[in-house]
Amino acid sequence: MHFWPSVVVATPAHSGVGASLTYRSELLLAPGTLVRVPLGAREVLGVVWDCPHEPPEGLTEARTKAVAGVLEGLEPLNARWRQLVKFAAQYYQRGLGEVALAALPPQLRDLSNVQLARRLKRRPATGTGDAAVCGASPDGHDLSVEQRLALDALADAQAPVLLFGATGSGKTEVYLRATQRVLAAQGDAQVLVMVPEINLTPQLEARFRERFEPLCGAGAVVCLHSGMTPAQRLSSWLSAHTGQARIVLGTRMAVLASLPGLRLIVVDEEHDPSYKSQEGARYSARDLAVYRAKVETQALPEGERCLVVLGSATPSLESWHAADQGRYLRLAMPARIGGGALPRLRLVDMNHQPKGAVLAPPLIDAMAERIGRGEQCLVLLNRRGYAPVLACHDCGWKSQCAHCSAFRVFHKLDRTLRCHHCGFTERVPRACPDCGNLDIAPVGRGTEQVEEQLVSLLAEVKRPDGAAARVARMDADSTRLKGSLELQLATMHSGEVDVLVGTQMIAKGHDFRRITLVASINADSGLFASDYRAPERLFALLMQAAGRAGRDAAQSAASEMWVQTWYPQHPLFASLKQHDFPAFAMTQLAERLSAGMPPHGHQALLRADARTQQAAQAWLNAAAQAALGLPHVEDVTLYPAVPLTIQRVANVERAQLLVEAASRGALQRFLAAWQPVLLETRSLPEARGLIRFAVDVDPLVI
DNA sequence: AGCACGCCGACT
DNA sequence: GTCGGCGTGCTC
Repeated sequence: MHFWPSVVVATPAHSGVGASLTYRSELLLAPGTLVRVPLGAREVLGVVWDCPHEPPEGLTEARTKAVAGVLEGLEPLNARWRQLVKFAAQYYQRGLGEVALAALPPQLRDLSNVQLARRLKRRPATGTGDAAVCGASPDGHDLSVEQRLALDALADAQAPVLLFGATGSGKTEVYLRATQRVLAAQGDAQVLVMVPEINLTPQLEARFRERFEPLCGAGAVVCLHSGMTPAQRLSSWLSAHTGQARIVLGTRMAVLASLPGLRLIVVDEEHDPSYKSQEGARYSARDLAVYRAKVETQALPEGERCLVVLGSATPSLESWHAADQGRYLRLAMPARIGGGALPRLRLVDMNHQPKGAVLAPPLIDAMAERIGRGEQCLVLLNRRGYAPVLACHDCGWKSQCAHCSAFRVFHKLDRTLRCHHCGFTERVPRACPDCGNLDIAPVGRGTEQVEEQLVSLLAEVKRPDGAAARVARMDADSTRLKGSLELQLATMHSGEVDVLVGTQMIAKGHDFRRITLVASINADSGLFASDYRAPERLFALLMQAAGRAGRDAAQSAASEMWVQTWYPQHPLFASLKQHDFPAFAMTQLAERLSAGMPPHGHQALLRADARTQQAAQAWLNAAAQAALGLPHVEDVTLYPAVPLTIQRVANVERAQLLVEAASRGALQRFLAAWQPVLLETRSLPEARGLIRFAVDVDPLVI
């Protein structure tokens, strides 16, 4: 007697292997069981999807291999998890196995049953029913009126909740209380909390541990993100899967963790583009969170549900629109805790500043005054390095990357030219490589240069204790080494540093108490970018940055957000000045409506990487040609292939083709029909030179 | 994706 | 004469 389990393994959709492979087994294997199976010359991890008594048509015993082994002691992945994975694979046009296996910790693959047993023994068995109920349900003590109202509304919410809370309005406390209520109600309930960046997990982890470890015991809070070691990830994943972990904090990958008791999902800073994966299966963790909550709720008894909360001070227009339509429940918390005001917006018209000034004199004066009072300043600039380009004034040579269609950035500190796309790094040449002229100079500015300028401009400025003002820089370069981020944050918190210069990483989440002035010095790039989402991102960035200032209510009245711009009359700034996100969202949504752009229309991209730009475009256009006879093609618009903004990276030419549809369903139906055709197109003569292709559904950048 | 098999250049 | 380059092709 044999069974014929169909198993999903980590083969990408374009590999030509169907959704699952059929093996033989002596045992009936429950769907969701983790198995080791032979695949070609190796043995891989797989997930049982189905286990029929009869082999599928056309498969004989000779053409199948036997399952090599079962990962013992692990509960099968449940039906809700499998449905989530299936949906994600379908919606984002990827292989089932690729999505399923990407959701599992890589170390699970090369763990023997003995090793696995040892790992599992260190934690209590699942389903014993003795999981601690985490304290009593919280009362509304110590909460603001808005927080209490939001929590009450959460308790009854039947739809996804959009928590529209100003920076400093106490969203985190709402998450904590909502978590506490869910955990208190059920001994096996679990909560998933997502943040956009790894950097933001430590401080959130600290708050959750402080609150819940006394109630639920050590090991109740675990993290799940790509910055962890393989062993840590395995440990966290097992904790989540066995139910021992009650709270999982993580980045977008955490949305696919196995959480058998899931009752609440929080997506903090839900507007953040980091939630959209940019390689592999390009899923949106925010959208999957909404879907996951729905699936979990459907499996629960009548009257119970898994709640999803999307929190932001500047929600994505997609979520805002969903709330406008009543699909999401919008809860607003406009006031800052302690009654503090949001900082006043100060626009600096760069047309009226000295020619060539990087930092306007009034801004420098304002910063000096703050430093003199013992307050801190934050200066935001979205460019790492000293200058984005190095150029020869004589012959026009520029620091072009040899492998990419981009300039290498001049890093003065280590005297290198670095390509931020492929990593190609060289020492700065002494003279122009083309004409030998010694007069090569930086063009434009980055964080290193602004730091340097601030040091000299503030050289005479004294702090209240008589010491000289201190400037520091924080960006991906200064925080590369392990622990240096924490170190830099600590010097900022202790007040050692008076002015912090950095990229957008300093605008996100960090709770600096003594900052009273925030300045953005090159905001204009977001005003006129060809990317239609640029204004949305700029508004979010500036609001978020402004939120860093005046978190101490006593100082908030005097706190300011300075923006240097050549276009002070731009309507975006009018909304920003009023801190009026709803007004901004309304105008943006109206513009999107008239252009049929998301969220009013739906998009997908077909991307191609090839040896030459011509090959990439030729294949894309052939793919569009091949789509013409397909069903549902009349419901979509296919645009001609175009090169990406940065068309060559690491000697690979990139092009893409936009697909638009009026509805999500129409787009999905067409893409499903197109997928097999795309695979066939690979063998066409037009596919010569094609390296790989991928479909990006709901792309963020087009 | 891996990992094989397969056919052409510089090394022991 | 072999080691190895990475171009096609398959994985139940």
